Amino acid sequence: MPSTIPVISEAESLVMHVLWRKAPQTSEEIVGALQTSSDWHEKTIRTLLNRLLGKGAVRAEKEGRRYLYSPILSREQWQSHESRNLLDRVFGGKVAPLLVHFSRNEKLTAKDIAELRKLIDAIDRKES
Amino acid sequence: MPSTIPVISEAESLVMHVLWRKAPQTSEEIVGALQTSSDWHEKTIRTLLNRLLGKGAVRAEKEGRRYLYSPILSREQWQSHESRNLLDRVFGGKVAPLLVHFSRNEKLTAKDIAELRKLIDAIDRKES
DNA sequence: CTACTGAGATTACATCGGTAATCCGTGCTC
DNA sequence: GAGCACGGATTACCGATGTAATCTCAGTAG
Repeated sequence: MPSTIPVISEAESLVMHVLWRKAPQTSEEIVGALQTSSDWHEKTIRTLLNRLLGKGAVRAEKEGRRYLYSPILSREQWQSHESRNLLDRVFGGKVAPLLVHFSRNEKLTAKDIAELRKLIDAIDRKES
Repeated sequence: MPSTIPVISEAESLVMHVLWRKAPQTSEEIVGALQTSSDWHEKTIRTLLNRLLGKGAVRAEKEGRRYLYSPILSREQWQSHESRNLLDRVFGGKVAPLLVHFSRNEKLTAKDIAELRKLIDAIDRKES
């Protein structure tokens, strides 16, 4: 857990996704994964990986003459951070308008709704 | 309603907020409002206003020798846009994880919860 | 008429992010 | 041993963004 959450750019986040799915990985694997899902040049991917290292979002351990890369920043931390950010920037920090927005504008599946209802009940019970 | 939603930077969004609260306004009013809530230089604020004009996010009508500025992009459009963005970038486009995240990690007031419950019921009824 | 002022237009400049290309060092290939 | 290949490090370049300063021109004050 990094004490300060580093800022991850959008391109960088795609690299993180690869590492969140599986870690550690060599740069070669990472490059491979991203080349099938994007049209980035190998050099580009290495640059992103390096920037992530610099930011402390990933860690590299020497394995022989190569490095093995692993995420330091977890996906959950990142999601939390980004969500907080949206909440503050766009909804003035208030949760309700955001939830209302999503409920209104995004089609929720029955499953989503059930899930949500369960959550609310849980919170509700805990709170009283 | 602009057909293409312009990208609003964070600094620019603060200018938009001033206009969303009240419009139209002269640049002087806008500058005044932002100088009390930020430490931006007047020049900075005018630059931002100009960039917003260039992006088509605000409109300026001549009033005598001055302009009166109004938003073209609505707050709701912008919120929608930014939310969609977060959803896609961070939660893989799926609403449920996002809602779960917010429900878990953000303290919801009783009012929030009530509001949410109402919404869910409404959606639920509509859907069946 | 003349100089000054204030709003808007233009220009500036550093940093970040997207997207690479180049450089460097060390094993592998003959 | 001489050169090549490959991973990693360094450097590059452009547009966007944050943050202004300068330029211009039309009124206003004398």
